[in-house]
Amino acid sequence: MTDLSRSIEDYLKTIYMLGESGAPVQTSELADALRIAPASASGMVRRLAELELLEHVPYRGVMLTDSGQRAALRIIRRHRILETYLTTVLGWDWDSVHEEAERLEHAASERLIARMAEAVGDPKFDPHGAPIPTVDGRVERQDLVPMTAVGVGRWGEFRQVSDDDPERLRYIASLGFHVGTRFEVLEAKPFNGPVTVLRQEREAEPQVIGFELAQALRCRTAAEIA
Amino acid sequence: MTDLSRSIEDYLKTIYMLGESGAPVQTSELADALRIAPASASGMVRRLAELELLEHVPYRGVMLTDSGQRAALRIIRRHRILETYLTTVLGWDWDSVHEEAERLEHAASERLIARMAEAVGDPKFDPHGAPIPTVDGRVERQDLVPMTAVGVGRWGEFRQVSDDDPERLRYIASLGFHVGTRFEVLEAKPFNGPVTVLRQEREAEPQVIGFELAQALRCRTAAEIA
DNA sequence: GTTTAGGTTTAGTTTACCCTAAATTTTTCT
DNA sequence: AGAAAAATTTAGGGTAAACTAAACCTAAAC
Repeated sequence: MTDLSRSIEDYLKTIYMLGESGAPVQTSELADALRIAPASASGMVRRLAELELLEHVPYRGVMLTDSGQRAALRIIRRHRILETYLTTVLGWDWDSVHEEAERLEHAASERLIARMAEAVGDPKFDPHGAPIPTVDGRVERQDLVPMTAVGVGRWGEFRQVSDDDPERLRYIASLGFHVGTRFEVLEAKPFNGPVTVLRQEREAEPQVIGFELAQALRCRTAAEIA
Repeated sequence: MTDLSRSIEDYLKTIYMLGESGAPVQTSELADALRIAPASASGMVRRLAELELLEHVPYRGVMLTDSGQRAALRIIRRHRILETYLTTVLGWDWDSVHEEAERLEHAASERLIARMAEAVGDPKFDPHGAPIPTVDGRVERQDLVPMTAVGVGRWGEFRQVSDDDPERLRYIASLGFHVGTRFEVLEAKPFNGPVTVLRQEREAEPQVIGFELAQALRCRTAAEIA
């Protein structure tokens, strides 16, 4: 198992994350996510298929092979351990760790990651609530729904949000929301309107959250919590 | 000041270290140190000269410009801060940190390095005794001599050794030598023979150190210590 | 069932960085 | 000084990974 280039690692990681829903990943999705031209993605896909890291059905999409998935999960584990370490040990905010982890994930040795994981107590989730794959590639599955799907009058617990938009993360934190924050949905305006929620905290005031943002906030519902 | 590639960073760092004695650095030295063919070094030197990171006198050698030197010192600072952090905070041995730092030095952000430096208390020296350049590129100068030059009957203090040979580092540690260890030179065999030293520690026994190794151990002499 | 729009692939370039082999310059030796 | 040896550079080539432009599929629309 020879070392993979930084580019290849990025492709595999991205393909894994785009394909989590189970559907094959299209070239254009991949190109979008990696911010490269579709033709470039096409070329790399051919290489990755030759390396048997993925299977490619031309004009349809790609799916990772077992070995491709293992590689992808290794990178994702690194990324999330790094994020956790940076926040827990070095005191960084959750909005700034992604960028650093993006670069370090390719440079850090297996050993450093192991040592950092140990230092933060082998957590199951990163600072944004994303599950950290184990060394042998197991990923905790969670049943989460967008905040918009919790339902008026019900309550939920904010569990996860994507790590890649610092501004959004800062805004979420400024609302007093952190992984684990519980809330009740007071109102949801129709036609993809904003959601009004009340955090389950003393002296919390109702807050209005736009539909798009609310959709990005992945939550456990009351039923799941019970 | 646009970002430099990993290769360029390695060239600059290496040129700086080879040129510390003040002499221009020859293409072949550079090629040797970087483990590439001389022709490759020649080509890169042309590029670096175009970028005004160094000055090149064909068939003679190169010297870093101010901007090249600044860049080199930035990398060296990163490397040494990383080494210090890995030993101090993560408990790594001094023989294994070099390799990790070699890769991380190119990936770590200015900010991460600053934070790590802070975490280890802004030290002036790395675990091998090498001075850590400051953020603004100042380097502590030390007057050190090889252990072979301390002189029989005199004593000295082991202060620095190159960081890049894990086996040698492990052996030095196994002799009970660490940065700061004081010793007396009991004997030095002629014709580059071994040196016999006695560590200034209770119950220390005389130790015989081969000439080549003794030459790699950079020390302060008694005069300097006083 | 064509046509057309959109997504995908192929073809041909470019840049970075390495290589070997050949040519050239410098240094050393007689 | 002239020849041999050593170091350096130039020439030409390879691979990785990006690009643009053109060709090619697929699917939806008329």
